Amino acid sequence: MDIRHLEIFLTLAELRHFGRASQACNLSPSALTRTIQRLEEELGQPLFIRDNRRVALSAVGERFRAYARRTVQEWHAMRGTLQREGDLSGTLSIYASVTAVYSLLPRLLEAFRSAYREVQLELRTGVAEQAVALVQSGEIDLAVAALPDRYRGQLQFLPIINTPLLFIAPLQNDITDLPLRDGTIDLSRAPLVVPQRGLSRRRLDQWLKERRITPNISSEVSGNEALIAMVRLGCGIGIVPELVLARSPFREEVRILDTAPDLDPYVVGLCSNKRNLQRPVVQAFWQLAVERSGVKVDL
Amino acid sequence: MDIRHLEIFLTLAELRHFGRASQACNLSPSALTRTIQRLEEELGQPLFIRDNRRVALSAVGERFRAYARRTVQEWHAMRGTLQREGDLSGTLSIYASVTAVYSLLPRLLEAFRSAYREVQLELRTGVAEQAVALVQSGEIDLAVAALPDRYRGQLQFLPIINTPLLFIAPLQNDITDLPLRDGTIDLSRAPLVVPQRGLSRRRLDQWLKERRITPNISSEVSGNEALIAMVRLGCGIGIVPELVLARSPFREEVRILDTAPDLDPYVVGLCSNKRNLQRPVVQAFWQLAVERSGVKVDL
DNA sequence: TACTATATTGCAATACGCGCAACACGGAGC
DNA sequence: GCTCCGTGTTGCGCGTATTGCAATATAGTA
Repeated sequence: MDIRHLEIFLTLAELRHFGRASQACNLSPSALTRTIQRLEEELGQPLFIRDNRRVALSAVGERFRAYARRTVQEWHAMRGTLQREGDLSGTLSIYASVTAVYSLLPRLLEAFRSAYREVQLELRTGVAEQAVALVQSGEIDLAVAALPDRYRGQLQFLPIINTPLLFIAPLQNDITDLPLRDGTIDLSRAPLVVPQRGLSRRRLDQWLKERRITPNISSEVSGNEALIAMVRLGCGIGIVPELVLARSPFREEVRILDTAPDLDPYVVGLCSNKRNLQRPVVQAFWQLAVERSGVKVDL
Repeated sequence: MDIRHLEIFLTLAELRHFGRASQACNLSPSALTRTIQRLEEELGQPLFIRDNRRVALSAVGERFRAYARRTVQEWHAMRGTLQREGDLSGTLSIYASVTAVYSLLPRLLEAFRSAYREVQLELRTGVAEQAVALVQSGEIDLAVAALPDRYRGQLQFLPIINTPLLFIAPLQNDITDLPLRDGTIDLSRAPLVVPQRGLSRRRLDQWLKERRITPNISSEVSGNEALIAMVRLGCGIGIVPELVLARSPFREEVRILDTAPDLDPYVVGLCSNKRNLQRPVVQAFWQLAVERSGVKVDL
């Protein structure tokens, strides 16, 4: 029996709904079903009465719930005590883009640093695409990354800030007369500068696909900063998160298009894997980020 | 965190020795090391101070030990209560040789039956070699089987009875003049009836290998009962656990050799896999067997 | 009767824990 | 001082367990 199983059980006992509980636990419904089945097998008693429509705690389940609550609570209390006692120490490695280091992280890092003086921080910057892979491999503990539309499995995400995806164009006049269709730019004709991959690329691709538009891609770049540079040079219009544009030295040398399609905002957050999140140092940082979510960003 | 981990931790805290603790937990030393490492990682604090020579609990470890003891105890208490409450029910399948059914099992089955009336027992007999495979596949819950010299992984064994491995010979005169060497029968010359496989075969093979003896195998059989029959017919001398011989209708028609090599005794016990042992019905039977180990056998 | 909502199961992919064997490190014996 | 032994740890391949996805089963509902 695992504490995690108890937490899952408690969630289901609370929500009385496999679908919603599985979402709440970041699990697939099948995984949840099976976790409960295993628990019931281990106890030799059904914990829930479920008739495909309603799910209710059995008498045994009710008693087990009391036990589970107590046990989970004690476990967390114990962890807390031990940590405070020995005071957190160790190393915490964080990976982020340059933009993130300047905008999102400063406040968080300061707060963390002052709370846990003993922890040695290791901050790495690099391209955004790497982030998830590095977290997944366990090479680093935390990364600042864009939230994928769906995430499951090893990875855990914590949204921190929402920033809209902006369409930008060069200041020059030559492509100022952008072709319009239905009030927005006609992306089948306007020359586009797009990232090779990444979330904004996927958002764009999906938007285009839904409308069966074949885009006129003038160049593909890697990295938001590179994209801005290309747009500034007049290669075409591009998409970039507001946050990145705000920090760019070229921000005055491109213009934001208001006649552009609406893409879902870009959500930036903390990313870790479940394994590393077990580590108290990592968890401490995560917790801190949770408390400060909606954190003030330095633009 | 898993209850199992706590139990492992407690064992190590008790024994203060990775090697011995790993044996006690039926784990390899490396697995034990890693379990502890994971625990320490999860807590962010070292639990043991270990300097390659001594292993001692750290201050944190000491506190954690108290917590672990309490938690493990509570878990087992909870399981017990829930089961008694709903009273054990379900099916328990047991696999055993015919011999075992007549000798080892009767007492155990009676005791179990009277304690847990609701449980439907399913008893299957068959050849000993099958036992382990069936348990491993989960097709049956428990088997009576010979303890392998080393067991690891999924399987769990509970020794119940020790019975010596006897060398037996036919009554007839023709091979009465067994060739001796160093006071024991010269197995390189005496005709042997051996099982095709199984523990006694491995014991014999190892004994021979250690002494670089090439045996004179006159026939290979499958099943102890078959072996006795073959020996009785005069095919050669054979090895058989005393327990089996005692129950054989031919027991008066073969003779036990005292001028035979000494093989380690044959240990018969209960066998299950860890997964099934989670099931309360199985565990109940197991527990009962533990309490009665050294059980009286009906010969 | 068809349709929707929801839990469960088959199956393939994955991750995780395990054992084995090699290694690291410190003490003991010569 | 060097080797050998005892003991804990690490690298690595393997097997099992757990997961997610898609298909299925089963009510309740229009």
